[in-house]
Amino acid sequence: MRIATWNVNGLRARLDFIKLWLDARAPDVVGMQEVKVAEEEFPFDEFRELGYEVAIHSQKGWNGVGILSKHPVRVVGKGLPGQDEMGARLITAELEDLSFTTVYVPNGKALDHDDFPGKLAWLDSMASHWPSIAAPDQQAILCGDFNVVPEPIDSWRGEKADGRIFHTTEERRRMAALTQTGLVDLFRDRYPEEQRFSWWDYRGGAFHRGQGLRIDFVLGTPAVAARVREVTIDRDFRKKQDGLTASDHAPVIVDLD
DNA sequence: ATGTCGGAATTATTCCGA
Repeated sequence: MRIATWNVNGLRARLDFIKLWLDARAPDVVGMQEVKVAEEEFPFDEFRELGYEVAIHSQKGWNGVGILSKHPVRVVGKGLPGQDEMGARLITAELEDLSFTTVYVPNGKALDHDDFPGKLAWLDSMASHWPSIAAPDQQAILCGDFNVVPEPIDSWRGEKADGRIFHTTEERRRMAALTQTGLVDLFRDRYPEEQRFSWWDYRGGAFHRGQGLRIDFVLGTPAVAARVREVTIDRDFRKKQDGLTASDHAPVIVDLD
């Protein structure tokens, strides 16, 4: 079973690019973030024609998450308690025996911006709500764009970025709280020493300069971690394809036995 | 190089968010 997470940065603008990627990688399940499209304008048929069921929690213009699945999906949750004003950022579905949640964590904008404490509160809500989404002994996945760099190795600036937004102790402590509920960062578990990024700023030639961050994760319960065959950050699809512009995030792919 | 994108508001340009 091939699972992926991908911040597509605008599903309508990315549609042809996404189709190229689906054709090339043939994932079974994809968690998408920043679809940026109202639910009534979502191109469901484009994906159904490719054999994917679609589940979304979205809104006009900004944010929005969705799940593509070749297996039947049952939506069991959208959003976090008390966090609706932060936008459409979480959806949970059940696929056969797997609980699959994808999230788009608030960016926070800047340390002195009102959105930063909102980001921390959202992460607190995520961690406290997670046990009601999935039990520790269950097959469950929590994937998405977390907008947090967990460790210095996950930033192109290394320790020099400590304390900047995405790299603060407050954000890192909350990511750690999430993994301490029993979730495993599947990439880091498989590759303890590798520096691999999942996001590069569009500006300043950051991609070609190697100036990236690893902020997109597939977290899994131990029952899922035991099934991992491979974890790949699909860097090729951060590049232009057939003249089509890429998202600023690369997909992260996990192959399970 | 504060250097690029996507989308909204509003009508080809400016603003916002990332």
